Amino acid sequence: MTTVLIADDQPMQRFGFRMLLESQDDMTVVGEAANGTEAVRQVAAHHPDVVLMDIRMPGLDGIEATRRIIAAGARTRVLIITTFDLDEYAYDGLRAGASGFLVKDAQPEELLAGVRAVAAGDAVVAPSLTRRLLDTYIHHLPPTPRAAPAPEDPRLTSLTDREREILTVIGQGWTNTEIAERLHLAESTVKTHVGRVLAKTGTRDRIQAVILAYDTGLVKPA
Amino acid sequence: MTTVLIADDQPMQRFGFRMLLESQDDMTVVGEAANGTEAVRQVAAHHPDVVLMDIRMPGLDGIEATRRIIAAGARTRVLIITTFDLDEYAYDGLRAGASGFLVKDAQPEELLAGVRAVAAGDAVVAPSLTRRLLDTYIHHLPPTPRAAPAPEDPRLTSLTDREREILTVIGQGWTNTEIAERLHLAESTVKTHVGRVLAKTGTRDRIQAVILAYDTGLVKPA
DNA sequence: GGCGGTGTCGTACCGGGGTACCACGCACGG
DNA sequence: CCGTGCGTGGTACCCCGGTACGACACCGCC
Repeated sequence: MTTVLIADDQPMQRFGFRMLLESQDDMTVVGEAANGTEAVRQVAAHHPDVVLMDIRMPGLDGIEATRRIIAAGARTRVLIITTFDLDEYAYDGLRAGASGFLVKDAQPEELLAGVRAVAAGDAVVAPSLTRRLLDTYIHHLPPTPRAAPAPEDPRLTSLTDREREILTVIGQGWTNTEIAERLHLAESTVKTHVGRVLAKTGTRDRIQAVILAYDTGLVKPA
Repeated sequence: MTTVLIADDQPMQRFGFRMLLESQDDMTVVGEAANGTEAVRQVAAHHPDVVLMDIRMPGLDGIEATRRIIAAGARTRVLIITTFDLDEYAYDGLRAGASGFLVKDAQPEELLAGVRAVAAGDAVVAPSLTRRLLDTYIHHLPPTPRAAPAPEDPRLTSLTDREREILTVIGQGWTNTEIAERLHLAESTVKTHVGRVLAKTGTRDRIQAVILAYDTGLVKPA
């Protein structure tokens, strides 16, 4: 039987978690806390297997509570649950010793799987954060023998010279009107070119085209 | 509709994956490959959204195939699936550019959720590996950007934390609607934030903001 | 207590961006 | 000589982005 403590400042949120967890016959909720201080106290009292920990709570927040729980050396695993998948405290939560990080809009099954995973000593991270985690850290690791200077990005090969020129100025932030003026074209012509560039590169709008221009090196940061 | 390519040297394994994926009405299998070379070729031919990539295959293995697919610059995401959750090649796979790493004994639902996550641009890592990943790396990593030891660009100093967050996602090409959804805000709120970011940074539209995000290093090229 | 900063949400308006569809001239190669 | 790709141009339409107003709640600080 996996024992769980719920730490969240919203009563309805706690209720929802409790209902979900209690519906499983291998889990039981041994306590609730509405702030970090209370969470730390409850962990010391009940030694749950897992704490569902919200980040934003009045007083002591979830991060600091996690840090104290881990520092206390308990066997308790902390699974951070937050509404904000871009919360920059996510890293801090994991560094504080949390075993996982999930967002509240996850499917109930995902949450349950997450609880079971951390209870078993594994760790879980929401896909949206995993992506950033990998992007941020993986590449700092030992040399990736990435060969080949790559002469031209394949996403650009289908473009004609004119279209590549258009993409370049799009990447420099020019509006259609500016492109028309500076390249001595009609605005309708510019629109035609831009439309074809977007179609060929598979980008949905000029914003994505700007990003593509930077990512492919067609335009370089100042 | 998410298009998937299956790369595995075991025919029965491919069959199982195909049955599972085809049972979903938002997925379709566009090809199969029994080795790395074939996988690279099939990706070039079909440009699938996702490749289910086994590591151990005769000839070109899954890691090297992943490296080549990513190096080719395709939009295709690679999701590595292996029997061995302790396979030390896992890191190499992620470093090679894979968007995820799952083990074959995962529940079918987990696999499907993983495919959908990577198709959406997110990333997934099996809980058993996530634990090792965090243990290995998180604790000795550079501080979060929020700590910002790096001298901040003066054009960004006037921004609040929230506004800087908004600028970051603008730089990643998100539309106002997407920002609202993923950050759980009303679109009107997003517009307010965006408007203030543009005013404070002196940029005329989000295009210029994207460029600023790249130029200041707030967003880095892929 | 009051006051400013921040974050949130709303309505209304307008212009530019993007698409769809079509058209014409030119250069090139089968 | 005619098809095809490319560059150029036009019209009509719709939607998103950006602005201009508001409004309210929370919080820290004077």
